Amino acid sequence: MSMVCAYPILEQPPMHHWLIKSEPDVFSIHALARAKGRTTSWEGVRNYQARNFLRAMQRGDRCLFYHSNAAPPGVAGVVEVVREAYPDPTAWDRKSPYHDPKAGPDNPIWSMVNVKLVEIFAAEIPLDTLRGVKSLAGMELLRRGSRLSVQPVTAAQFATILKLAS
DNA sequence: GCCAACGTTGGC
DNA sequence: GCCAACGTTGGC
Repeated sequence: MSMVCAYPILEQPPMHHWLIKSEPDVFSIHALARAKGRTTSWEGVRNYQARNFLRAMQRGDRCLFYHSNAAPPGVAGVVEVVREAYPDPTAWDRKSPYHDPKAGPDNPIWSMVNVKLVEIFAAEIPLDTLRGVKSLAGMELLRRGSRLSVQPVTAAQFATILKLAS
């Protein structure tokens, strides 16, 4: 007799999708592949809007890993949120490039999540390619002057980019 | 290296 | 609360 789940899981929180940027010279998706557990803390976000998006992330959410300041810039793969937002201790580390004199253990100000590698695309999808895809026209990434390093992506945009990568 | 666009700071 | 000055981001 096979076990049938009588109560299919219908109450999962809605899955959200995101895009997170990293300069590959600082931390690339390949560095993530070499990291312990293929997992890293996503420290160093120092913009309030980006921080608030970090805080909205839920375990299991998927993020596009974007290489900024690269030649060419583009989406390099996918990661998954494995730990939800918690204080970013680099903010009160005087030796950290992300040091913020206003922050301290009693006033963390900044948050980070942990992400785990899901997939490195066989070929990065260059920014230029994304600009040519009509259905992605509304992406925050493509907006003129956009600099947000953590940004939401719609499920449709996410699916479109996965398809481009396949 | 350039520079446009943006966010933050701080004088007023 | 305004806004000029400044520092940063990130494409090119």
